[in-house]
Amino acid sequence: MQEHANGSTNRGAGPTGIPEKPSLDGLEATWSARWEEDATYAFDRSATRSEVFSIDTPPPTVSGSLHIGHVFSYTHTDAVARFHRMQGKAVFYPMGWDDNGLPTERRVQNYFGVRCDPSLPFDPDFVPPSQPGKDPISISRPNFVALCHRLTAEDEQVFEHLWRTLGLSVDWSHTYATISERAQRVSQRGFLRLAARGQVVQHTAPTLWDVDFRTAVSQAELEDRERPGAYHRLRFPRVGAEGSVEIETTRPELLAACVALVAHPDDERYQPLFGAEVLTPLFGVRVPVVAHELADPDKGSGIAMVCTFGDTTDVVWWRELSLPTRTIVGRDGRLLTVVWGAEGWESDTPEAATAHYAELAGRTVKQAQARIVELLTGSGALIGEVRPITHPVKFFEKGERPLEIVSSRQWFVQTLPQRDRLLARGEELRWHPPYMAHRYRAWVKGLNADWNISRQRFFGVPLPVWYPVDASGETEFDTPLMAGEKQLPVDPSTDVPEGYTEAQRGQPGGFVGDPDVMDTWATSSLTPQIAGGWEDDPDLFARVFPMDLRPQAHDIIRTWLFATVVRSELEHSALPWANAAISGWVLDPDRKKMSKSKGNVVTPLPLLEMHGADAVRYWAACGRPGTDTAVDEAQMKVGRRLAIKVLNASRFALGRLTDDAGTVVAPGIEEITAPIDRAMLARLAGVVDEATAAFEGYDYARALERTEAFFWSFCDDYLELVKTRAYGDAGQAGPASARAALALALSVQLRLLAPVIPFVTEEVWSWWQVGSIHTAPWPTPSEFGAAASPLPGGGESALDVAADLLGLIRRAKATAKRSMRSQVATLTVADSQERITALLSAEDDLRDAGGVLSLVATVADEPAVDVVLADDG
RNA sequence: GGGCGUUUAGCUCAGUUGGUUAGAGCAGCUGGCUUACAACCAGCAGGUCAUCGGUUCGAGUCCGAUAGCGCCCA
Repeated sequence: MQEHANGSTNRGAGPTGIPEKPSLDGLEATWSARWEEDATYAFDRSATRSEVFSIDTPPPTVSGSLHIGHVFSYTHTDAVARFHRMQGKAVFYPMGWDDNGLPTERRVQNYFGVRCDPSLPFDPDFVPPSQPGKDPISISRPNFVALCHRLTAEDEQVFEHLWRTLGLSVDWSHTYATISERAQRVSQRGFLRLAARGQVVQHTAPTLWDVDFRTAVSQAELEDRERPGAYHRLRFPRVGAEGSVEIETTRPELLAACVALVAHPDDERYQPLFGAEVLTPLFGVRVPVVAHELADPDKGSGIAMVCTFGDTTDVVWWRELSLPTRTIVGRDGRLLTVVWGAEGWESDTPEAATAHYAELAGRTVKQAQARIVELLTGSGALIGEVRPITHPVKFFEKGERPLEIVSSRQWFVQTLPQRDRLLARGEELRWHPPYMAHRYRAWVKGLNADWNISRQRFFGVPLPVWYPVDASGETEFDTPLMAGEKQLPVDPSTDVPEGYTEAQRGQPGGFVGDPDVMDTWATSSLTPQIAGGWEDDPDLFARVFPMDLRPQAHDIIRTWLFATVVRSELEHSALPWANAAISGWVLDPDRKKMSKSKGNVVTPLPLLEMHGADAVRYWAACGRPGTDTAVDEAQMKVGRRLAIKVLNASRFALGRLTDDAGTVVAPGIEEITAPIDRAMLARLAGVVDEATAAFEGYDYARALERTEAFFWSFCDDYLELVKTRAYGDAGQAGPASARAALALALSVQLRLLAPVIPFVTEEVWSWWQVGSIHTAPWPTPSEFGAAASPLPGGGESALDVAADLLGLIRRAKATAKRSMRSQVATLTVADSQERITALLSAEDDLRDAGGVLSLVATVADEPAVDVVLADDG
């Protein structure tokens, strides 16, 4: 256990005393620098696993836009981290930067006006233009990657400044980046381990493909978008029989890739045709009519054309019905050249097919569609008018054109066989809030493809694989050469597999490197391993893994959370963390989702500068776990008001505790004898219990709410009631009780508030305490001793009764439009024996606070209060 | 089409296992420079708890249906 600051200081300086005019200005700069200097948040790596609270921090995408949503969710995590630190845990709270992958590539392209062309050689003298030019400059991959590193380094500075201003209690010495050498080593090691166990395999398969990025994408990166389309009714003549079959398709441009027609097995209209053949229009290709349950009898004419590949259903039909492959869409989204009459492209009319297809080859699918509609109309195969519809089309979530499905060689992590284990892990994980488990469950149950981790991009972790080239120059993909773990990280485009020399690259009898990089999720799914030092620092790893907490937003449950569970299950047969705290989104002030395109993104730094970090954190901490929350500057102002109140109330309370030398001196808790003081502390002890339970359940918002409500009533009622007594002679019981109670209550409340408003609480703490409040012990009811226990015979709370009466006195004065300082001639109170007893125990305090000249208290069945104000003057 | 969440004061939201008269802040109104705080304080007013039905001695809370809003998946 770490030493707590109350007993031993981690800082030489003693209390600074109470300033004359306390202020919030400059607290962020002062204290963030001090925390850094004192290593206040340093992870104590001598702590054993049970003494550690470890957090798998989401690495923000540094090339993404900085917005208030980051502040929101990271504040939640920080509050929880601070709570556990004060509870005596060694908190492992690293920061990571996600700089790997497409977002960075795109930002670099736009920022510098460049484009990566891997065929170009490295130019050591390349300097990017100061302003991006009109046309992008083509540069080599090493030059491009260098620019990626350069820009992300700048972006990381901006983020770090934001996090420090916000007061995140991160141990910056454990910062990692997803493109760093260590992250690459961990990613590649993870890949090699999977490969050794046969859990990542390479095969040629239909692959979701973005034609603009020219890369494969995974199921998790898909999204549906509503797009206009049109049904085209096409007539297929029968082979060796009279008549024809009419199908409807939204993708007539894929007609040359048609490999079958398919109808539902129960569909009586088409049952006679099963097994028969038809001819594709224009191309004269014989294709069979087949049956499959996925054909929807109610859709179109009830019979569909199967192409390789128009959509994911085509893939299912192609696989389950063992249909041939005729690929016509290339990786650039244009139609490939085809030799009609060659093997696989047999046609009854090869000359006509060649002539027709010549009109299409080289065009984009969109252009090809327009042209083939003209051809089909001309040939009479297109029946009637096309019928426009709107339908969901699959897109890469970052893409601009519909995905195509191409057949390509890729590496797949085998997730489908693990489905049951992954579901069980989802049940084992503690979700906050619990209903978020549904998202995970639904996703795992709906998995229909293994996880494709190959990406045909440049700025990413290379696959640590080469392939032999045989004597005739053919690449032998089936016998990959895996890197050795000791070599890692490797770049197969510059490093050489064991037993080969660089001169053999690309030569017959030599080798070639796998040109692909890994999906970014293949790296980010290992953040617990990267941050925790898996294999590189086994001592650290044993102290932090599996981690306690994964905090993240709900939109990436299917990607980041899922992928991390997969990797941990396959590598460690364990959950990567015990708890997942899922935060909501930040909406713009009109409760609309923020997005760059809408131009409603709220940037955090101006808000932090205007309202102060504590105020912005307060707004964030008011957002319930998992609940979407609107940016609300009014709420930040409330937070700022709370912070100012903490300053003033603390100055006031401590002002009653200073000796002649200005040092704060509080009597011990055994001096707390006044019933009203004990009543206040009894309530505060209850708040401590509630706040502790709330934080233990990751509900920082409830903890704050309870603490804040107590604090305001403490200021409004208790402080007012005791302020006169507390000024009294220190040697007397009454004043001593008030002072001891004030000191304890203030100390406890500051500590309860510290996780949410760390700057102002640290500031006040420094006036009278030694060490940082953030390493002080979290309050417990036991530190109240007997002071929070009710006095013998005390049922009704003296504080409640006095506060009720003070409220009535204030109301009477306000109604009479009198100053709150005006006096009450007579206060007449009739109430139960209990409440009268409680009242009398606090009589002097109430008289002082309310300006009551005469109090008449009687026991009665019917409660009644009469306030007679004194005459003006 | 399936699933999840949500609907409480003009606004933003609390309301725990069902239990007195449904709370808070903001905004509004009325006062007050009270020896901590005017970037403040005190007081006042403001609600058919989305709608309908059910369980119960008792429902904002539990159950069912409907509607609106949001999100996820197909």
